[in-house]
Amino acid sequence: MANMASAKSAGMKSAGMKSTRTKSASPSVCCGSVADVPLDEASADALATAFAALADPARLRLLSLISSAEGGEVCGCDLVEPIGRSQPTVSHHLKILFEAGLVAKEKRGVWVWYRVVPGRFRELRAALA
Amino acid sequence: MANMASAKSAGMKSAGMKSTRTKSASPSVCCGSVADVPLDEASADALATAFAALADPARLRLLSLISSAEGGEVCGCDLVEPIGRSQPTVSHHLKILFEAGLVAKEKRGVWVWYRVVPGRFRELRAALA
DNA sequence: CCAAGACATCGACACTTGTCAATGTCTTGT
DNA sequence: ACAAGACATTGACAAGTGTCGATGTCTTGG
Repeated sequence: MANMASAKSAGMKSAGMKSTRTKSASPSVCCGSVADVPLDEASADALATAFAALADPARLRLLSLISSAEGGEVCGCDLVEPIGRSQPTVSHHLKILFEAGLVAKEKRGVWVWYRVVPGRFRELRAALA
Repeated sequence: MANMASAKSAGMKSAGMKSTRTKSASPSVCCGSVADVPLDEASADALATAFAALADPARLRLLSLISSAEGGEVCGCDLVEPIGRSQPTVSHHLKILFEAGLVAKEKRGVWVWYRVVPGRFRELRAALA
């Protein structure tokens, strides 16, 4: 019976003392990598939320449009047409990207200008180490 | 007038001839980064599907468990209890991870052993460039 | 051949998500 | 003050997703 398996699952439990204090990650993820052992539920939730923001074609294309814009920023008014969705839908997606910390926005007059947040992408890349 | 904006959205249209032939990416993503201009729909869909596989806490914890296992692989039988979900649910998640190319599996007798696919993670990290 | 155990599949259900039309809130030029 | 335009919010709906219990399919040891 090949079961170091059962044996293993029985004995391994003490390693649970993570430094849960990892910067407290206020709104979004911040730390915690897939390589962590074990990834605690809280970190997993935060990471999952972040990746969920990337799990939509429309949002990926928005990110692509924003990051490739000259000057590194784009007026929201220029994002609706290329995406091919309604204005409320684009607004919705931009909100999700913003709340995930993937983009920053700044209101200038009537317009809102968006730009990507490189540090956030670095974090997520690090989580895929 | 702050409107290079409207001007821009008006004039840019001819760029529509995508090279839809971008390697065809058979089962999963392969190419295409958020930094691509523009990210075509097909690449966006593929990338979104890949990130969707990462957009669940249970799956992230599975990846964490698998990648941190000694020898780099784990028997599926040891993944059910630590995740705290039913066996069918864990099986379901492993299937999604497998189909996303994030893990490989090998049947040995009654058991199935899982290991992560580093190259796949590299691809996704590259997409977040 | 049979019983046991590891996985997979199925059916069902609650919950989430992407989308749009309609409508609301600001800001600006007239 | 007003009309126009850029965004945001709301309400509704179809489609997708995570979860489980029940059941099916293999493989192995007896």
